Amino acid sequence: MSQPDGNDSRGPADKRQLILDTAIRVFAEKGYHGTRISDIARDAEIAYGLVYHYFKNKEEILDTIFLERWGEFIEAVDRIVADGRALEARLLSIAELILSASRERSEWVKVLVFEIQRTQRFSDPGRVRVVGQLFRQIASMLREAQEQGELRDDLDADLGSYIFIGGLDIVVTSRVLDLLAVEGAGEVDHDTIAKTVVDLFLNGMRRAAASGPAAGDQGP
Amino acid sequence: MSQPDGNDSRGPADKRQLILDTAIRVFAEKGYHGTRISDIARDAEIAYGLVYHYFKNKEEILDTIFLERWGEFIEAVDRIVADGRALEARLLSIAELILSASRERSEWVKVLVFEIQRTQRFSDPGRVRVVGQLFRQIASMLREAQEQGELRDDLDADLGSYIFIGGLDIVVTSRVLDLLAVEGAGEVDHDTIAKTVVDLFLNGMRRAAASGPAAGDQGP
Amino acid sequence: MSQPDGNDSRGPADKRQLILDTAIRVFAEKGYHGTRISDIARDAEIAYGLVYHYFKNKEEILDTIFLERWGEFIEAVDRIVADGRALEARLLSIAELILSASRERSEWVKVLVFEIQRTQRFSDPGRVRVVGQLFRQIASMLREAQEQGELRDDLDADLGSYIFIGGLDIVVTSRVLDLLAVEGAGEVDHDTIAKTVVDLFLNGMRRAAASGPAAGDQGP
Amino acid sequence: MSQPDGNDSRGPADKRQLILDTAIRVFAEKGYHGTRISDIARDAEIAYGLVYHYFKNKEEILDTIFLERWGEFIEAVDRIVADGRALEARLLSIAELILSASRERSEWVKVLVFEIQRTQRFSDPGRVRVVGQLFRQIASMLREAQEQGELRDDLDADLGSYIFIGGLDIVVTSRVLDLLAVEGAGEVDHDTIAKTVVDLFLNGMRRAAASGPAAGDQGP
DNA sequence: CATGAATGAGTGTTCATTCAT
DNA sequence: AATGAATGAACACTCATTCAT
Repeated sequence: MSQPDGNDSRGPADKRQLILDTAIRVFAEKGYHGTRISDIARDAEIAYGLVYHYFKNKEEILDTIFLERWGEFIEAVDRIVADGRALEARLLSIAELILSASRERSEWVKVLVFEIQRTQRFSDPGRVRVVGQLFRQIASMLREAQEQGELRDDLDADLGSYIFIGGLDIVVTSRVLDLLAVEGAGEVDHDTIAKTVVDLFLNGMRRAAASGPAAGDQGP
Repeated sequence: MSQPDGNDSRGPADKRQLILDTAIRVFAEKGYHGTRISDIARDAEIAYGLVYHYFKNKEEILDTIFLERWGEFIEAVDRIVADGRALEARLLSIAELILSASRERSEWVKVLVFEIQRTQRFSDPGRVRVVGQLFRQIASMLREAQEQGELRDDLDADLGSYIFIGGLDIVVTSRVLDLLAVEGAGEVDHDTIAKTVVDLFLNGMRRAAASGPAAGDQGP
Repeated sequence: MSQPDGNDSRGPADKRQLILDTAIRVFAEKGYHGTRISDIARDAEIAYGLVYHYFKNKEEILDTIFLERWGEFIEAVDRIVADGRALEARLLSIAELILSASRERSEWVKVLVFEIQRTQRFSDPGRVRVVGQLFRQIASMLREAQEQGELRDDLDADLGSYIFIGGLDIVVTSRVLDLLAVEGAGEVDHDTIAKTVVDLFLNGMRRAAASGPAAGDQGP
Repeated sequence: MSQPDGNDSRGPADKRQLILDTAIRVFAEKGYHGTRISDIARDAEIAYGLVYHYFKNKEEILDTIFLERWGEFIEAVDRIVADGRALEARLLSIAELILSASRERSEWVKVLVFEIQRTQRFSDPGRVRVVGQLFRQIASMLREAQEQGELRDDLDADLGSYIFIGGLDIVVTSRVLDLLAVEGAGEVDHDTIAKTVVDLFLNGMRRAAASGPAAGDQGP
């Protein structure tokens, strides 16, 4: 009753947050459809009906998780995009942000990756637009770099943003699915992955013909 | 027997296939959880119970779709990997295969993208392994190219395969989500996308420094 | 709370008991397999789903009826066995208990006789053991009487307990089946039956001959 | 195809009997409600639909089993009742018949004991009457013995028949339920059981008082 | 006779949501 | 704000029965 960080004894308004946190955990574990409201209530150690005091229905819980967490994420990306550093540094930061999110806050990433969009897939254009925001941020960053001659301008910036995010995304997904760990070398740490993705994105995989020591200084 | 493509009047053993085809369509439209067995039966114009004559339960329908369709897909990739052409040509073919599948057989790709793996997420290692097969094919192709000096060998081939597929995958997903169409230029045809992905993958996006006419001849 | 025996207006926790009472009635009437959960709900005038609030499934309702009612019964027999009276008096009491149960609480006896054990017949050794308890009670009472010279000790006490209970059991069953009423004399009251069973059990059916070498000529 | 006693290659009309025999086995194993027509068809190695050539429906299979087997049984009892031997010998024969049926043809006895009557319990007076036939046979035999002064006439013959059959019946049931085997002495052979039941029925369990060394010479 | 595909009504169970307290 | 009993629509799955061949 007095423990400051128990699930009990929170301030009255914290219950909402408690439900949200619990829901993320349970959704990550059982999936949205596999989660019953009672699961959330039991895990949060609150009464069944209380969930409905704070949320209209199950869907709204998912919506809220999505909006709040994705919003924080987009803001973080925004800060990176606008921080004035070189393109490569910013791409690297974004890659690291995405990958570290997948590790440190893996639970809501799972929920994001697996549950969001599926529920009412095409029915909520608002949600689709919010997701697209990430791509637009990257794309505009790329376009800017193209205009300054920093990047090839024969490749479409929008597509570029998709491919960049896509490369990261599948790494995240694979980790979630435990696909990546199959490699001989065991775990690959995510700093290395971030560097590789950005490197590959910027310098390509083809052996730099005659001159290109593009990634040479990075060594094996 | 007379109307070759009507749902009616098929040969007796075609019913199983009819159910499968219908299920793909309905799953694509409503999602796995949103689909009732009765939806499939009604759409296929067969009796409810017949579905259970051919499949143990709803899950088995999804499994079958996955196994059969993904199997065909993997075989097609296998043929490309082994066709003896240059790496770039093969990557291009694979990219085109993936992208065209997403257009021409978009329904089952939707089912693949949205429903598979997510249903019993981590519970079926067999399914995970089958999916991993695609990555292993690409990775071994890349590794071979690295050994022959065709590709940089300072980048991990496994990660490379993930990034390549990831770039394509998100494009596919985006199309399914109607995200890509948001661009000003409307639709981007998938040949261009395939070329861009492979180009970016092989040559990178960074403007070839001093000399780098890497993608120069491709110019707009 | 005001109408003490109406189905309505009970205290909140009585709902469980209400379901149980209703289930006994409906099972007795239609049999376990013939009873739908909706029948119970309708008869109890409660919502369908409430049944599942109190019981895991249909089978658990039957189990609960069995355990609770049979338990009460066994306790009553225990009290008689231990009450210190003469053997004959105790047997008579047990017979009367069994017979009166079949009349006054005929519904759950029907359920016991017809449904229990048969549902998952040999699968629940626990249930079998509980039923066996009745036989063991009687048998130990008989054995004790044999040791004290009150009963013949050339007859097996276990078998004796079976035969005693069996004689009563079939009378009960027959009444349930309305077999017994077929006699010319109409109904035989159960006091008479109890006396007859005990008499026959203790003294046999053979005319007590002059000196009673009744079974003497039967030799080994 | 040519094996004379395989399930295959029977004369065409034997199929009916094959279905019946199989049904007894499967009903005994899974119970009437737990048995699907397909179980019978698979076990009998015949086509699903063929069952419906020979029997109107599932119920009719059970009815047929009951009528045919019970009929044979009643005839056997009839022959014993009328064979002119002493009462005790006839009772012993009947007891042995019942007990050996429960051992040698235990499957249909199980079906009889557990399934018959339950299905449409009180709805078929015909079936009830056929079962009552056994009791009436015994009762008339007892009544005759009473009239000839062989048996006490202060006990009701009808009740006597119930008690006699009941004693045997519960032994049979107990064996089916594996209750009886719990005794220390392991299995009790059914000849002994038959003798004990008849002995108890005729002479009672009470130690023959003063004079009656009724069973005294029978010693342990 | 024989086959087994086809039918569809029936029902146990789940669970999101409401509501009285 | 908090509780958890109460509600009932929804749906997967079963299986006896029919029927075309």
